[in-house]
Amino acid sequence: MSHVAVENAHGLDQQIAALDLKSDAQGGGTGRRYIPPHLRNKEASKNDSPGGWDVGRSNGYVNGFHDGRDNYMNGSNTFGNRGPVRNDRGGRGGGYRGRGSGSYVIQPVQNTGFGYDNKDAGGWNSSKDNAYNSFGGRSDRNKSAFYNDRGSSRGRYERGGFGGGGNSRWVDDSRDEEDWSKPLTPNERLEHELFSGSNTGINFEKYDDIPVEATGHNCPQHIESFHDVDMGEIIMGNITLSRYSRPTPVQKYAIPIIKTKRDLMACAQTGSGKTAAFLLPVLSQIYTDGPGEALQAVKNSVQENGRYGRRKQYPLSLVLAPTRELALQIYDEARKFAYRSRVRPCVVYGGADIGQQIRDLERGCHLLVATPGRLVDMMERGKIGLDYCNYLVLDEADRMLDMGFEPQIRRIVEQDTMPPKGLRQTMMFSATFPKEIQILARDFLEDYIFLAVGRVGSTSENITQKVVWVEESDKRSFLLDLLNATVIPGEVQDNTGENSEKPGKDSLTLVFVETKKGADALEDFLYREGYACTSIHGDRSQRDREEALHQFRSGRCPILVATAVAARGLDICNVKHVINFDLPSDIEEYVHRIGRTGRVGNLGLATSFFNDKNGNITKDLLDILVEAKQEVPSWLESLAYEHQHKGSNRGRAKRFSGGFGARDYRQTSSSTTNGGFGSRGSRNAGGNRGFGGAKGGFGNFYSSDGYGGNYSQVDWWGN
DNA sequence: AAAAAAT
Repeated sequence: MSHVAVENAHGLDQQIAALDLKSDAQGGGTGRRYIPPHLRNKEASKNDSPGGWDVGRSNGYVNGFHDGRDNYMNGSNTFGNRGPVRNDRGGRGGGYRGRGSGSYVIQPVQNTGFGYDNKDAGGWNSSKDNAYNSFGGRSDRNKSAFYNDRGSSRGRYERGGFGGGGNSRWVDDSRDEEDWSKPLTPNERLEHELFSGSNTGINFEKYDDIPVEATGHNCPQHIESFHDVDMGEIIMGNITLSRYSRPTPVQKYAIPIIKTKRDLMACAQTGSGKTAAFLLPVLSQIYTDGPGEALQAVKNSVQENGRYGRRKQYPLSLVLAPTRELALQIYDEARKFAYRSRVRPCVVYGGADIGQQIRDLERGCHLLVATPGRLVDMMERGKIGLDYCNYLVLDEADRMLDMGFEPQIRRIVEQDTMPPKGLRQTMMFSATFPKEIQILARDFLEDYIFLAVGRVGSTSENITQKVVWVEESDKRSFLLDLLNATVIPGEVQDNTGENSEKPGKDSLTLVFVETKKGADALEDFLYREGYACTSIHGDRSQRDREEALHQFRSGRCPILVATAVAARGLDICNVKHVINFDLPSDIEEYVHRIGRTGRVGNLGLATSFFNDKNGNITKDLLDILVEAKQEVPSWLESLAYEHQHKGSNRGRAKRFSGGFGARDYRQTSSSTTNGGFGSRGSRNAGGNRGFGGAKGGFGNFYSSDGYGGNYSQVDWWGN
């Protein structure tokens, strides 16, 4: 790197000069001026006047997305005046459904006016660089303060030659300026935007019953309160603003593990509070340690490539997620916990305009949430360097492997510039722990702690599970009956809207179907029947997917017809009823689906339509019902018995009839570096279904790998 | 006989 600068010293000099010029111009003729930290927010608010770029961007964000759907939609002819709100009809196959024009844009406002953004707005940045030159010892002091973890000054580049008057005021204050652990000035508007939403924190007494087991050597003690571990001023403030009162089980264990810089393999479902379980300690650590070498790397990138040239960002932390919506959801959480910090979270995923995402990255990116494909794309375009990424999180790891992301994940983690395991800290989350995940854990994790959190969804007695026999041809009319008649146990039916029979906005119903075509067809049907409904599946445009989700969340469309895309990870509160219009063929999928209800300690109802097409799930479904102490229809019991003794020899039989693969399991576990699940393995080997007895027990952690060895080679469809 | 994910 540095030799580039030397060779190109002249050009660089010019670029720096150009930078200064530009800054002066932007400063409105005020010249180079240092703005002390405590005044910067005011400075930013001044710029907030209508027409200022800051407000412009914010509005772009608000109106085009998240919170501003109201404005956007009211201004749109597509919606509004005709009864139930819905997306298009008509334009089937036309791709884009619903809205008229404009590309879909993500424009976060996080940290506007701070940190890297100041570079664009303030115009004092280059004099700061000069200060580095003028006060030689300065950079070394910085180094000791921030470069503590990965000590070497690898990749840093020393500039010399074009010094120039430093600014002693800047130097005096710069300690504050660079101290990432101190909260920045509050921003009321942003605070409201981030925290006014519903409380997604799960703080419910019932969750105390969920068993957690941590294994691995030197496992730190779990905490009982957020105050038991020092996460710093910023994090504690944001925990309060988020109205989190006490940690969930997975948080109690994961937070101290991550804070003590250990690698982690956690088996936990979404809905257990696991996003915060890794975001809180990771962000807290970043606030403590500061940007380290990444800061200089980004500066170098700017200088080497010019003010308007390529600017590569070096995130300190990366979170990979399987679906776009989940990535977005994690990003939204990250923005909360990054409030008043210098950390700027970004999100990249497919289906959205990449140019916008690149521009957003260029405003600074310290924590990146991504789906694998788009991230690889960004890396190949030179927009993202993982050289300084000291925290890696793989969320829903089993799901990512199911979706065939393994090559991309290995490309990101192993075949690029990311620090190797041991140097970086790696956290993997997965609902199950099949062999593929064990191998990934062995490859990506160093001396890790294994955390098993009891299932929150299915075995929670919060959810009443019903299975009803419905022939294919009767499904639609049965669904209508259900929608009209459903009374959630323990809940007062909220009757809003003109038709009092239909569920109100606080009572959301999620209807799962197996195919995308089926989702469209059912949505059409419900619409014709007069229901406010929408749908989400992989053939809809990204914008439509997010809009459908928003309409559902907000209660504008209290019925959402969905495929598997919505089964996992999505945290939608107020889902009172999950209906499996089509049962999935995989029990894990079932568990995930019904886990969309009964969240945050609420009561939930899950109704599944069962007929002779669902033979493959009979046995597993029965087990789940028994485990969760649910009523089991007698016909299901006898069917399960029949199915077990049918001795069919189809693909599934191959996959599932081999008995519990204790041998496979032990083999893999013993070859895994300190997996720490030895005892679990043997318990499973002996007891087949694992920890059956415990309330909310560990049930099926190993079920999907436990049978036979063909797990990922041949799937149920023979692909 | 499928869904999801970069284009």
